[in-house]
Amino acid sequence: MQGVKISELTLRRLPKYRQYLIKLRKEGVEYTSASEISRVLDVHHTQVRKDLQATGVRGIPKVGHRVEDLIKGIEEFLNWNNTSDAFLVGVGHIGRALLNYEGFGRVGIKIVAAFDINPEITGTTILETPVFDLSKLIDLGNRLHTRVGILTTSPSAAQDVAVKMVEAGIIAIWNFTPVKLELSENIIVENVNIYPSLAVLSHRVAEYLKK
Amino acid sequence: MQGVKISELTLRRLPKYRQYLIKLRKEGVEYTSASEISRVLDVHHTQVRKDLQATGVRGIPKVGHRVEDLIKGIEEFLNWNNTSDAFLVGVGHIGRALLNYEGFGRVGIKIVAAFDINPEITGTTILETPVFDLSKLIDLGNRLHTRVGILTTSPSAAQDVAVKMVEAGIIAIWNFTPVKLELSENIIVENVNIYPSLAVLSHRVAEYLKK
DNA sequence: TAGATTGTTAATCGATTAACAATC
DNA sequence: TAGATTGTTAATCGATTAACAATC
Repeated sequence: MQGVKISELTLRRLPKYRQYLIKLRKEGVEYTSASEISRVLDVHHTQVRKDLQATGVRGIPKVGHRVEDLIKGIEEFLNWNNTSDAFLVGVGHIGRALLNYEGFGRVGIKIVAAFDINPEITGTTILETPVFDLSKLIDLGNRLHTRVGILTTSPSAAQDVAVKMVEAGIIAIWNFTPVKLELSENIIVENVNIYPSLAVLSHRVAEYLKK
Repeated sequence: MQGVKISELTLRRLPKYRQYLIKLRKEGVEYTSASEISRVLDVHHTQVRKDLQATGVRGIPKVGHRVEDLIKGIEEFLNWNNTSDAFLVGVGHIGRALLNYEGFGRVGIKIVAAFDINPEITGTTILETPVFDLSKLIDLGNRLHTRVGILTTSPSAAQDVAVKMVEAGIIAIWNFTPVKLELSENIIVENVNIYPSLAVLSHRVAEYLKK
């Protein structure tokens, strides 16, 4: 893996393998093979091998991979075994959905504080996470050295809040708003958007209806 | 466009162009060019041209494209100008977030009914959308000829509900659960998942911290 | 041993980018 | 006219798939 650039497409496929492997583990299966993963998930077997190799795991010819090692290998590669503290800004419906999601611990994310401007929400707690007024963001960020920001505000507030996040010391923003953030080059921005997926769905439905 | 296969990557980029064009329209801009879109959105200008051509719109050399025509062209191509009635099953946090989203009308989706099994929720209305008991799904689907299903249940219920959706006459499922649905080949399934995006984010953060 | 698997190298395929002619 | 743009064809690049040697 040293020096070899990991393609984003490979990174995006890894969680899918992990999910299937976790299902196998739950069923008590100890070993599996790239060929089997390939069959079940409809991914070409050579691609499964290449993707897994990117994470640095090694299999045993004729035997396959230990499920446990494979899960660990993927999680270590994605750094999901280390917890990153995160701030969430914007306690609307999406923000609330994320705050109530209990699975983040297993993927290396811990939301340590949420922020909003609505006085009816600030001061409350959502599933152990305290909600502060937005004005506390910069101070708290600098004190806690939080590096990840989850942006779930309204589109109109997104850019301003993103700038504040950066001032608070955040280096990576998981952006759930449809806004293209304009920030310094070295800030990591990862956008989550439902429209690309809807475009594919709509187009396929339209084709289906045409026939 | 006839006979030319549209790549999924092109489909997924179209909403991005549309969003920028809508911003231009709001600002009163009448004309734009592939070159300008390219600059602003950081997409290669040839790629913008190819993507737009896939939708069938034609520009005017030296002038560019009428913003209004471009928006219309993209929306017609994606069939977002026609409304598809949709059912939503699973009124948890994500389901609620989607039910409260007011922008679906503009992208061809109308959620006409929601379903859940929790008696505290069934019988209520969320932003005009009535919530029924899940047992009503098949009957209502057959009466209303609803074709799109939005799946926002718990993972454990996902497969069963998906099967019920198909029995109710649904041909396309927008799947917000992490479950790989096993359905007949001709059912359109489009998965929305935050993990691929988180994998990219985590990996980049890990690389950043290493330096 | 034969079969099943890994892992690597080569070939193919498709998407992106470059080059350029056409034009209002 | 010169410049800016569209739209097309060719070249490049990168991702996927095929072929195959190595091995427990």
